Formats: sequence, structure tokens, C-alpha cells
Amino acid sequence: MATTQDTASRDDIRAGIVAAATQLLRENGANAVTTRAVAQAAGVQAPTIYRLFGDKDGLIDAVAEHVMASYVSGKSAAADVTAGDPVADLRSGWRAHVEFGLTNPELYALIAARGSRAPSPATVAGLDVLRRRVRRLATAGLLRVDEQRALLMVHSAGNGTILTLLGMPTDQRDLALGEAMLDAVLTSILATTPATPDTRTNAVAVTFATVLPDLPGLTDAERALMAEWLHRSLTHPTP
Amino acid sequence: MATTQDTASRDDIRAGIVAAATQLLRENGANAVTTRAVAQAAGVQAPTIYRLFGDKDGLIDAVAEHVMASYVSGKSAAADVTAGDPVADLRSGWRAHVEFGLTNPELYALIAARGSRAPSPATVAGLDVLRRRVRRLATAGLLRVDEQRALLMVHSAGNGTILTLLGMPTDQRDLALGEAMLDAVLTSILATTPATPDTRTNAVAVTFATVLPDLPGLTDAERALMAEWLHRSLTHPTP
DNA sequence: ACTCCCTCGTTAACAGCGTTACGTCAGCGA
DNA sequence: TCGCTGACGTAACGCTGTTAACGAGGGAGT
Repeated sequence: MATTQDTASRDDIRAGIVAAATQLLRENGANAVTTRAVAQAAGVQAPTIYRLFGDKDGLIDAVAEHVMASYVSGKSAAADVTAGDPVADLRSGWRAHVEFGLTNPELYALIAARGSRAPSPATVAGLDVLRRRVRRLATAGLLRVDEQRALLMVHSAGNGTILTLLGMPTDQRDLALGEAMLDAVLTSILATTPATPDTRTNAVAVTFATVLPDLPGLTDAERALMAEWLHRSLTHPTP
Repeated sequence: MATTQDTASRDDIRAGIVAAATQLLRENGANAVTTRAVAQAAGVQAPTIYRLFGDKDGLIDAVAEHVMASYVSGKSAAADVTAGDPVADLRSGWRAHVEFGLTNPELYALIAARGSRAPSPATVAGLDVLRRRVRRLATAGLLRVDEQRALLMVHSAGNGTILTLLGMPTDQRDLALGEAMLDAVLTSILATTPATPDTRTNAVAVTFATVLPDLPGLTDAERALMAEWLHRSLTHPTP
């Protein structure tokens, strides 16, 4: 048995394979992650992967866990202690989740969009931390709906938001969509409504935007500029 | 050119291949949809698929369009005329979407969860009908947020909800999750808030549910029964 | 110290996948 | 009737995930 002094211990080899697969996934997409390519990139033989991970899905799971671990350890790890405001904790967790999805598009699409197969360990781990955060809301008496319902709603909203953002070109992404979705869910979930913004002004503005293209007496440039400003005003996060 | 009297016209062959692929997808999962299997099931040779669909993705797209078309034609086609209440129309469209996703799990997971590839024609078609419905809300002065923002929110919520429901066992699905998510999004989107239910009662009940497992002096069966009743009460749709 | 056994790395192969090149034959236009 | 275009069927290519078989190497037992 390789004690410690081998050129590369079993864990080292494992880590090297995971690193190679991660790099391949990030730089060349999911289709480039093939057992042979990973083995060659890691400097091992193909069957080694099967001895260490059992399966290609096992490799993917290990990659997901590794990327998630290095991501959370790369963050400042603040506010993880259960000290702060439960709502603020959920918010920061949500932001981290969205940011993670946008930072690792290939990986996220790979693990979050499994058909009817069993969810990946990374997915259930993420669900667990989300469950803890929702649990804190419940024990604080802040929830208006069933705890399980709240969990599913936050999870669905987050997953859907990330997939929607990933599905559109980088420069067209509505980065405030995440905040808006979280606000929507929180408003329906929390007992204490977190202050909804004004209504009449925005409604009128939105209605006006729909008739803008038919407005006579304006140049196209003027109309485009007005549309852009309207969009910016309506998209602006209300403090 | 095959006029009409051939044993099978080009369109017939096409339809047969699509039907075979659809059946294979529904009955044996996405992995069973292989060019050879489809060709054999349809009674044609493998290259025929490439002559008619160009690609395996083309086949999948054709299957998606066919299933969607037969689904909407199978529905009673009610309320599609732009007559009714815009909000009610959005609701019925949402319900149809969720029902479609739950009825065709394999297909939905296949087309809704593409990584960074271009979205399928079926997806953009669905987005277009959703866009029209949201547009009607905007022109009626009912939107509180940007039209595009509203579109993305409804789409994200629907997609996330369906994927969440598909990811859990059939008998554990919270079928009211769809309604709850739509209500959440609508509350954040519409200028006219659609009546939020009571707050204090539910908040107390949810809090109580979290301490239920630690409640002394009760049998496990009693606790389980109480938990079930609480869950049902909190999950019950508020009229 | 020698031998045996057991574990591991390596090679090669298998079955299947998406996809395509090529010879052949039918049916249409001239 | 001749020529041609276009579809058909076969067979193959390169690739995938996965595994069986073989040979070498080192630790354990006597």
C-alpha cells in the first residue's frame, strides 16, 4: 500500500483527476469532459478513473463537490455563523448561489438540470444549507407559509433564475432579476412584508413604454433613448 | 417526386419518425432515443433521419414541436382568444405550462435544461406566447415593473417550479407549489395586489410546527398526526 | 532468503453512439 | 428512349463509456 512517500498518493491522484476534469469543463465545455481526455490531461490511464470514481457520474459529482468547496472557501466566509438577521442570511446565501451559478455555467447546467435521475450530492448539499436557512426563518416566527413550501419556493425561484440568466447572452443579462425574484418570494413567504414600492407611478410608466414605439413626431433615435431611460428607471433597484 | 400515392410520402415518413422518437422518449427515457433505435422503430434506415432532420438535435426539436402541438390541440383550446381578463389568461397559461411539464418529464428536461446552447424552437415559441400574455398586462396598465422584467420573472418561476417538481418523487410533489409561485410573482409584478392572506395565524402555526418534534408528553404517532394536519392546513389553498 | 500471493497499472478490446461516404437503383424530363 | 437527379441501403469512421485480461511489482509467511 502506498503509505505517504509515493510519487503521488491515492488522494493526490484523485485530486489531480478532479482538477483536470474541472479545467476541461470550464475551458472546453461539458462535451470535452470525456474519460479519455480527462485521463490524458491528468496523466493517468482511463481505467484509473473507474477505480477511483466508479463511474463517470461519480467523477462529475466529485468535480461538483470540489468546485463548490473551493468556491465557498474562496468567499470571505462571512455571515455563516448563525448570528445575523435570518432574512439577511437568506439574502446573502441567495446572492452567493446566483453568483456561483453564473460563475460556473457548464457545471451548473450539468448538475442542476438532471432529468429524473437522482440529484447530485452537490445539489442535496446546497438544498441542506438552504433548508437550514429557511428553518431559521421558521423558528423566528417569520414564515407565513409551510416551511417545506417556503423551501421549495426559494429553491425553485433560484434555480429558475439562474437557468434563465444562463440561457441569455452575457451582455443582455438582467442582473437585478435575482434580487427581484428573491423579493417576490420573500413577500409571499414572510410574515412581515418588506415594504413594496410605489405602484401608480411605475404602472403608468410601464404602460407608457408599450405605446412608445407608436408615438408620432419623434425620431427613432429619440424613441430608442426614451425606451432606454424608461427601462433603466424601471429596472433600477428601489432603495 | 413522390406525388401522393407513394406507400409513404415524405411527410408521412417524417411524421412516423417523429412519432417513433416520441414514443421511445416517453416510454424508455431520453437515453433510449438513439438514431438507430428511432430508425428501427420507425422502419427506416438511420441516414434517413439525417436527410429529413439534418441532425439529432433537429429530431429532438421536431419531437418537441410535435408534442407541444398535439398537447395544445388536445386541450379544449379555451380562453386563447384575447378576450378574457389578462391576469386570468396568464394564470391559465401558467397552469397549462406546468401541466405540460409534468406530463412530459423527459421531453421537458431535455429542452428546458440546455446548457449554453441556443434554445430550442419549442422554447422560443413558448416564450413568445408568454411574451404576448405579459404584453397584454402591460398595455392594460397592470404591470408595476418593466415588461421584460416581468417576462423573465414569470419564465424563471415557471421553469424553476417545473424542474423542482420533476426532481422529486411523484407522490411527494407539492402540487400547489405552482399556484404559490405564480401568486408570489404576480404580487411583485402587478400594480393591483391580489389580496394576501392572513399573516399572524399562519406565522404562529409555522413556528409551532418547528417546535412540534420536541414537544414532550406526546407519542410519536400523535406528533406525526399533528404535523400532518399542520402541513395540510398550511398547504391548503386559501380561497 | 526465498517463494507465494495479492494488488495495481497497462493494454487492448467490446458494444454502442452520432454521423457520413459511396455504390445502386428508381423515376422524371427531354 | 436516353440521361440525369435524387433517394435508398450498406458499410464504415471516429468517438464514447466501460471492462476483461494480462503482466509486473512488492509485502507476507515460512
